[in-house]
Amino acid sequence: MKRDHIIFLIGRIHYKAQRLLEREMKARGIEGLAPSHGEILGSLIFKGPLSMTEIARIIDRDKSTITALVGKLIRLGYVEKRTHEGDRRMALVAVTKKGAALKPAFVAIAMKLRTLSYRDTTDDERDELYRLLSKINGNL
Amino acid sequence: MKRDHIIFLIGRIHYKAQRLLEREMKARGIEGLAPSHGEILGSLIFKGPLSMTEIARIIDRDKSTITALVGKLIRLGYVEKRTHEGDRRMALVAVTKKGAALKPAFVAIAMKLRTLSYRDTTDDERDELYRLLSKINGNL
DNA sequence: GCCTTATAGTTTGATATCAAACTTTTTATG
DNA sequence: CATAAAAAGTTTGATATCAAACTATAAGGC
Repeated sequence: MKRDHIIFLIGRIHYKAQRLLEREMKARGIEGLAPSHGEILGSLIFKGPLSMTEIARIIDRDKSTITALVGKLIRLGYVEKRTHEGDRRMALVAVTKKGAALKPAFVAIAMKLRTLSYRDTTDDERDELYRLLSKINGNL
Repeated sequence: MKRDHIIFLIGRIHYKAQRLLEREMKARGIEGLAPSHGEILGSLIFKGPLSMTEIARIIDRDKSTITALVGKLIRLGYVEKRTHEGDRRMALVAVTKKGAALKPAFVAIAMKLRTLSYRDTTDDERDELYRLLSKINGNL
């Protein structure tokens, strides 16, 4: 079989998913944001306030990148940043009301991506795919 | 937005694979190149001369991005660009001797990535993973 | 043969991203 | 304690990337 190109396949899927996320956000009036901003907003909406380092770990970017991304989200009014009480090195980032209001849109977009990508697959196949991808992820 | 969605997993795998490629290229003296440059070089080495548009399609980037990437590869002496005879709009990009000399390194890196990511998986699992990912890719 | 449309590629401007150097605060160690 | 090491963020500089506007060539319709 042609299993040589799995990483290549993964690259293409990743790229397409990112494009879809951008389109869907735009279609819901969440304009001017890259998928990375969406990942941050989604993390904050569903997990609550996070430090810069935690965000960096979750979305897998350099912390200096997070500085820039969160800066933009602050300028747009979606999130706010406060100094952590107890450890003044840390900054805690949390969604504002405007940011929290995006939750339904994020749920809808996640659902759409999920439905679309999983079209014509059985539950067993989904489980197996997830299991195998987890293994690959652990191997790297 | 469930963070254990496969698209999220795929994003992480993609990211890790890119990092690994960068490290491995660097370790073999192919310095100052991003994975995208590696993708272009690999395509040219294994498929032969390609036009800018073909490269853009293969590595899934905007054509203006290809202009910049190929420009760097030219500056570094790995590839050269000629006007296509017959259709003077097109440019044909081909590896130089210096570029062709990278073939063994690319083969080794591809092998390493493959071996590492597929560790502890059976042939059947690999086939199944490839089949499922192809389906997802088609769905998007 | 023209003129319109399509195609190949580049240029320009903006943004995401990383890495390295740096600042500030906290923790560890002798 | 005092000082060194670690950790959290930011700044700076470089590069990859995209989108839109542009140039140049080719193809098609009348």
